[in-house]
Amino acid sequence: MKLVEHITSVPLFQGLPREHREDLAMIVVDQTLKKAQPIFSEGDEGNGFYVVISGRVKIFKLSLDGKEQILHILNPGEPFGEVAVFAGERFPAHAETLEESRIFFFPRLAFIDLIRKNPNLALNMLAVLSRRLRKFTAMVEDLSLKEVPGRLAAYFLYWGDPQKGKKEVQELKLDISKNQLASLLGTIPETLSRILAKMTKEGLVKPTGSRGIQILDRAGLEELAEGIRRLN
Amino acid sequence: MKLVEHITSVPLFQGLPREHREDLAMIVVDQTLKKAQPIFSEGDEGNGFYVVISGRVKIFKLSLDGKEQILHILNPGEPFGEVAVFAGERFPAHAETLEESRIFFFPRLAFIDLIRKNPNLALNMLAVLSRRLRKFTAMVEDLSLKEVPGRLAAYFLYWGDPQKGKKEVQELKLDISKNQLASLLGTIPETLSRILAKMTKEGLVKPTGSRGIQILDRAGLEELAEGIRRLN
DNA sequence: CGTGCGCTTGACTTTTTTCAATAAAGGTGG
DNA sequence: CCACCTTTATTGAAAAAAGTCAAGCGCACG
Repeated sequence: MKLVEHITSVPLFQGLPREHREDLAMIVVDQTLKKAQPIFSEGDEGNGFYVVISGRVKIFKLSLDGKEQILHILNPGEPFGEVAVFAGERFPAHAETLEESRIFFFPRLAFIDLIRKNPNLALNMLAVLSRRLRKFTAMVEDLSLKEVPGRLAAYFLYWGDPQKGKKEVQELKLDISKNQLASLLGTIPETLSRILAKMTKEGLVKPTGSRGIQILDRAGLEELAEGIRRLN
Repeated sequence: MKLVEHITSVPLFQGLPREHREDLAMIVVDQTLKKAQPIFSEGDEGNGFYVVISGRVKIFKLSLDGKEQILHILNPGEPFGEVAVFAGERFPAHAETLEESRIFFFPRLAFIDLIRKNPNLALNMLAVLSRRLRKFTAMVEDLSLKEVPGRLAAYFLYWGDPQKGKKEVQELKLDISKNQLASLLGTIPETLSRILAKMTKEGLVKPTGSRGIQILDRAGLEELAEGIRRLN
């Protein structure tokens, strides 16, 4: 598969004329990283931004005593590190691969040039940032308004298929370790483990296999997420 | 003062040619609201975005039992509600004036049109969103990695003048009520009150007048914000 | 001059974290 | 394929942090 084709498949670049996609292909830096490799660190100068082509990447903050808070987990097609490009500052967090991953890097200046030439690219980028902002809004809300069981319930509901009939038992596969999930929810593995045990005891969910979770009582989870119900 | 002049003074619109600023003046809706008036509610359709011209506006989330988490407090010159414009969705939070305020509203379609014509406007907007994202990053970090004393210390340090010599006693005026500050820090007034009392007892700060705070020990606050020190 | 709101304080409860020990799972090299 | 070792997950008991409930103060504003 050629560079241009990969670029074409990135949502951020949807609707760009061929010519501009080829421009992008000219400036891109293609790199493949093993599992758990750092991509950049908080405070590094942001001379460009990245797009995940394959694999997975986590963006996270580190506290002084080494506790980490995961801000995002990025899947193929998603860009990261753009904030530094437009705010003209340094990266506000760390980035690291979760598994072997292929990453495209786009240098700042060349990219800004391209934006000037192509308003659609600008609008796409604005949409990406807006959606991310929206996700953060929800995250801040969760962190400060809900306790951990509510956040976990919200997480399950978010990843579960909302299509599936209310009643159906539904299975979902966590694509991250429980440690990472804890960090994503702003808590620690022990707390997560306890709460998951409680949810199981109350028949809301059922762990299956190594990373599987069956959602047994969607309505119950919704009550938890909204703070109506509480765990015993 | 004419509309165009107000528009010119908004950082988001810096560097726009006169012609485009006049276009903006053509589409703007100018409104003045009393204190504590709602501007929009979570879930409303986002048919445009706003800029604060004078006064102050808070953006906040509400939990079911009425507890509020303030996401931002916006001062004159700052835009809000843009996320809905570009993500093409509904407003993710509530907006309300904190005091009598003058607000400009820019309708979505006309604005998007203008962006297409003017890459600088797009880049400005990208910078605004990026900075906001960065602020949220810090907020999420604070909420999940620091306990309340750390967040409060960080707040004081942020608003205090970093120029002022390390040693100098420095006074700062809170421009929001303590209730609101609590909400901004993701906690409740009682907790804030207790922590402020502890900080005072330990000689880190000293309350003066109704909303004044003297910073007595900047280094001490920094240790708190970084989680090195703790309150007794 | 009273009512109400913002703020503070105390006693108590709940939630979460910490520390420590153990169990289970996963990957690696023999 | 198995033994071994590291990482990941679970559980208990105790401590700490934050939240709830309730009472009371003081100041602003009608």
